[in-house]
Amino acid sequence: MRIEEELKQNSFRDEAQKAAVNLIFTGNLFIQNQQEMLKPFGLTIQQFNVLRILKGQKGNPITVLGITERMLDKMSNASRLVDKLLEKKLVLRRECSLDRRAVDIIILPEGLKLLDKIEDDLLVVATKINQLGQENLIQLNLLLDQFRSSIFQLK
Amino acid sequence: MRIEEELKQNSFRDEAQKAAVNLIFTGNLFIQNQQEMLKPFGLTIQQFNVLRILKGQKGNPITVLGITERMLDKMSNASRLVDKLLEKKLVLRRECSLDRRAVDIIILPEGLKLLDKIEDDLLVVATKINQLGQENLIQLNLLLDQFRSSIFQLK
DNA sequence: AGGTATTTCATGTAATTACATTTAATTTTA
DNA sequence: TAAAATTAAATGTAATTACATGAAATACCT
Repeated sequence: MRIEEELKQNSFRDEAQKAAVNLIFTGNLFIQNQQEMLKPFGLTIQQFNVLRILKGQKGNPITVLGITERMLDKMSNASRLVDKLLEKKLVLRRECSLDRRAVDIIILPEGLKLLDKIEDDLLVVATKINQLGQENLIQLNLLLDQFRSSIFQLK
Repeated sequence: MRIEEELKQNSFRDEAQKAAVNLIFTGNLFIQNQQEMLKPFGLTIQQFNVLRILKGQKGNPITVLGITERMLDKMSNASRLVDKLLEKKLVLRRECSLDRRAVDIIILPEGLKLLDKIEDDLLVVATKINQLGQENLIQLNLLLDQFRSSIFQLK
């Protein structure tokens, strides 16, 4: 279904405005979808992403700032997200030895186990997306990268 | 900057996962940007979108449900968003004559005036996005549409 | 070294969102 | 037509987010 039908809007000023609306709408829809998928596991999408970042560290600790730099939504509060993961006993928090302002976070085996359990559902989604075809996905990634640089160029 | 550099993540499992992450990240960044742009006008992006929907009605009333169907984020509460716009005296709310359960919302001249004031800033953004080129934008819209249908196909 | 600025994380708060429930009106069904 | 089901909007609430501020440690500067 084209974006015009999805939003019952039969015209956009130009292709740029349509792309902007389409980007936000499609992103929101996908986030909604992910959130739904994660609900049975008791994780929000933000918590899930933090867990994935920690897993990506392959056992090495990472500071709260390091997590923030890697998060998809820079606005959300990594400190409090880590709190939630601590409550669930999925991660460990300890003072950084090199810089006592910083705090090292490490994923616990329970956290890795939970990610593993989610992996199956994640693969289903990935399979669906892959139906777009490698070529198209590469193109989409390229266009999204270009979209960002067009928006955030100076001037 | 490619998504790998933006998120300091040097590899993704596959192009599909990268696209999913890229979509959410780019969408969030753009929302952030829009929010920043709207702040001086005292509107959130949600309120702004409702105003645009109302303007799109060209003087005809639209119900709260109609607004919801056209919103980019279906999760947010149109009823309360309209409340906020009422407080700012940008819209009018009145009982729908055809169905007394429903409520008609109409944009006021003040609302249209505010949208006009925002228009300039909006054009700047549109111009930047248009630098991607017509071809690329059409392609991006197509890919986003396809992304949605790939995700939400049954099974 | 001592003072200032900056960095890192935590926290207070007001607003917003997600989700469930309620109320009133309309539609469907028996 | 009366009862049941559904629909539209509003509202209660707990959790989350946005934003500002605070506290502690480190870096910078003269």
